[in-house]
Amino acid sequence: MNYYKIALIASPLEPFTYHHKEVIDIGTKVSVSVKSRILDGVVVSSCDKPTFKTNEILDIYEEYFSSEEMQVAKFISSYYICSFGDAISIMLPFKKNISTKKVCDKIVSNINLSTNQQDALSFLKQQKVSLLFGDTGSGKTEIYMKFFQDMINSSKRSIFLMPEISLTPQMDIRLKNHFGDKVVMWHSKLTPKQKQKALQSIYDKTAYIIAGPRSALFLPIKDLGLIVVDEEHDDSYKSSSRPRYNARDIAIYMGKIYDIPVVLGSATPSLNSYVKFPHIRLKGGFFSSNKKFIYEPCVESLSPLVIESLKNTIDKKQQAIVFIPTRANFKNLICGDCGYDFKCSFCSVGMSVHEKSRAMKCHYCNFTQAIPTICPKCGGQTLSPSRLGTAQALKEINEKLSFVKVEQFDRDVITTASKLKKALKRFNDNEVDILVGTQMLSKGHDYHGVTLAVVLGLDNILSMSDYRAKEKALSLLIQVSGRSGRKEDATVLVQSFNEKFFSYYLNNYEKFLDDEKNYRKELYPPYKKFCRVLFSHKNSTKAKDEMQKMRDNLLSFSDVEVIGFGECAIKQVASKYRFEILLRSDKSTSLIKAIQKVKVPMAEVDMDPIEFT
DNA sequence: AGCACGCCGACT
DNA sequence: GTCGGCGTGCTC
Repeated sequence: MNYYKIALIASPLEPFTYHHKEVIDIGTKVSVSVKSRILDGVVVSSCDKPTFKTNEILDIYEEYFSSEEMQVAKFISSYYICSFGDAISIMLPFKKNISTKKVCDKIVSNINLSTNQQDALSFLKQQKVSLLFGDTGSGKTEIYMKFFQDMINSSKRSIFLMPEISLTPQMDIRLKNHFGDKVVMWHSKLTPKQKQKALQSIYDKTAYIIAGPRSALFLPIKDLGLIVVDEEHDDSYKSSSRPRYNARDIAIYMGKIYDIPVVLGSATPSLNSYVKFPHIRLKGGFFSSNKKFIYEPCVESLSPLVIESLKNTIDKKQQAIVFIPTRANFKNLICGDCGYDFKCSFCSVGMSVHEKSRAMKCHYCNFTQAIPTICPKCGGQTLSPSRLGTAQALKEINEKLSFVKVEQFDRDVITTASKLKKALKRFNDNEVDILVGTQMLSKGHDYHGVTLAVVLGLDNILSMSDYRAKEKALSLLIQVSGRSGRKEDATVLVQSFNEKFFSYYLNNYEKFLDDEKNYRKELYPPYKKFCRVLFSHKNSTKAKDEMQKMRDNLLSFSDVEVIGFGECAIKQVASKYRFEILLRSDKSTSLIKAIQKVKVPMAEVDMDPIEFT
């Protein structure tokens, strides 16, 4: 009889032992019974007959996780401190006995790179991990495409990672025009049928370029030759649920495992990547035109200056985008008489006012209630909303400039890929004059007629208690302003009390990164490693006790510093009370060792955290 | 006594 | 994570 340790897929438990009369390879997907339920698992190792009685492995699938996938899962489970079953759950297995279709590999190159682009490409090819630090419009995509092309010509597959919301129709068209059905777009909004089709082309090896958000990293791709991480600074590469991995960092690890190059690309690279990897700078660009920045020192609002600027732009038959980092009409509702703040009943956050659905919604747990007319505390009738959102801006622009066509561009409205496509088409066909949107506006979309970008609410980002606040605010402004002036000269109107900061670094992100190095040294990543440990429970005392117990045990590790502990900034989400410990160390291995020794079951580990709410 | 609910520990 | 065992407390 053969005995095996089986990790249960998506289970937080450590592997269990089962037996089977046949010899089974490591990595094979199997099914086993656990507490009278049948679950899927993966063979992680063979072992001796244990002292306890074991169950039989019920079924051996024709699916397996490759040795590389197993190695990556092992890395994820140790670095992000989760079970192997949780780590492997983000990957899709390979299938046995798939007949690979014979297709003509080679395609004729018609990508013509400029000398600068060629130099950049040969630089990228010389490095294991490299950073392509290229301004908006400097032609990063062509460089990637040429690299993909070269991979195809040596029969290698490439992964092209991008943030979820920059799966743009434009990128899709651009890749498909050149590479045809050698490109596969993979994302969460695919229908089951589309998913099946995409997977099939990966299995039978007709797919050469697999493009998608972080989940595209874990598809069963054979003959992998290159990974490109576009917009590498983007926070959406970090998963916000267990395992809390960062796809950019896993891509780099995979580069080592597969011994293939990894290219990180951005117009505003993270300080992390800028410090760690060799970079090549591509300045200016094909679209470069003069941009005038105007600062209005005020709290975000559709001020007379904003309205006037919008009007002038539309009068000239040009287009504008308005960026606001907030959805809904307003983020908060407060009683003008007693100061009562309308909070979610289940979370310690304000209820957002959504006038269109005549409701207040919690953006954390989706709790919805009617918009009140009187204060439940004092009966007062002067309820004053605050923090302007996209829906309200849309409404006010419509009221003040009745002749213009405005559309909202955020995830309340753009819910599907086809809605995104249609909205962009209407805008680029000049059926729409102004787009009002959130971060979604800044993601690589090509708006060719925009000559005015209005940027509101940046100070809210800049003033967040987050060591990356400056990096976030500045890169956002650069990304949004990069959406304007692709053909003609443009104006960027920024509402901020921090003109000095923004104008100083706006045209020199490198200078910002170099100055930021000094600010981060000795204190913050990438020079120090951070880890946040979360405790969440319906019973507040219980969560707090667990947190304190773990904190006490952590104090004995001299190479790990407890730099904060207590209630989370948002102390309650979905009826669960939240506590945290924030840890710092010179080395991630010190953090991992310490946490593994004293971890309690309730603790959720967030290595290299980027969210501090 | 009988049952509903919620807490807590086990799961190979 | 999810299931089931068991204790608490409410109801008939």
